[in-house]
Amino acid sequence: MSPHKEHNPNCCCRRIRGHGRRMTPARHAVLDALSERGEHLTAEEVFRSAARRYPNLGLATVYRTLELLTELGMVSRFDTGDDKARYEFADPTGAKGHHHHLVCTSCRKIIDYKDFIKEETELLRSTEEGLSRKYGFKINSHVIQFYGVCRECGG
Amino acid sequence: MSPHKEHNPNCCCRRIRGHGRRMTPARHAVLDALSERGEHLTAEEVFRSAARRYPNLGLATVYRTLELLTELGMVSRFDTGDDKARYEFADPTGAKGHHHHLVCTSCRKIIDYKDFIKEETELLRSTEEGLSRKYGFKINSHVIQFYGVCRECGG
DNA sequence: ATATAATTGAGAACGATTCTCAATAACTAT
DNA sequence: ATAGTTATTGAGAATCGTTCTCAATTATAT
Repeated sequence: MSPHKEHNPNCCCRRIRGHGRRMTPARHAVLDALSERGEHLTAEEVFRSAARRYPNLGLATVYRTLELLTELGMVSRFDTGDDKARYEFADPTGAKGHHHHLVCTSCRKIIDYKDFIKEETELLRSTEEGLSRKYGFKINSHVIQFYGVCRECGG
Repeated sequence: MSPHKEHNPNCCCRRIRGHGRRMTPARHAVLDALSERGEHLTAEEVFRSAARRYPNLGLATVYRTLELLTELGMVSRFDTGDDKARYEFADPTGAKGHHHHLVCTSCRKIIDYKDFIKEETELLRSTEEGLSRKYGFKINSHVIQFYGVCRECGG
């Protein structure tokens, strides 16, 4: 009944409550949907999935919940060029791990790229550090996306 | 009268015509605006700037032109999380050079980051190559963005 | 100069997202 | 447990960036 537990056992609720917010069935349904359905989901997809469990759910609530989770750093939101925001759990240390995206500009397919090797990770880390120093920026997250044409589309 | 010349002398028009498209004052105005106003412009900003020179210009034409230029690879389009597409010349070899963006999630300021050193460039290149091989993806472009809080906003 | 097809401007239409508001329900202090 | 306070909700309207429609215009090849 709580498949999102696997993501951060009893952490989601706690983190939500910790900010003076309340835990509700609607939010639970959204968390479940995010957990079950995997990566790069649109709000609409989250809504359809979550509404199966909690039919009374409204689309606006899904948007509100996704916004809240994003603010709390539990979810990351990104664009892939098709004018729909995408959401997924932001769990760099979780089962899914930190990853980036390959976007096919032809069929819009998104492939998760998790093969960053040690040097790459290290480079990113030091780059972020350098940017931080040079521009006085406190960097919280980054987005790396590759655009191209996938095998099936003739890449 | 043709400030965008500096970007790729007599290249823009040629490239547009080369695809069976026509060179028009409206498109010229958009090219000029992109050239004058610099990086990460919204369609609205391009419109306002271009309309100063060519008052008859319509917003839809700006969108159409930006779409065309993007298709031709002359302009790159990207998002920074505020639900407005941004456009700028895509001239990795030009004066401005290839760069990435630092986005302040507080004041929405965008800082261009052009300090990729040789190793970084090399790493990106080999990463793209590896992705290409592994997934059969033909990679055409990539987006790297860092999100955080700028100095002025308390970074 | 002419013909042909691309391009245009204006406004309507679209779609993702946000807002409004009265009703509901989670949490807190009792 | 209970009641009170206040966040949250669902539904639909509203917003706003972007795209579409269409008749009029105009760049280009001949």
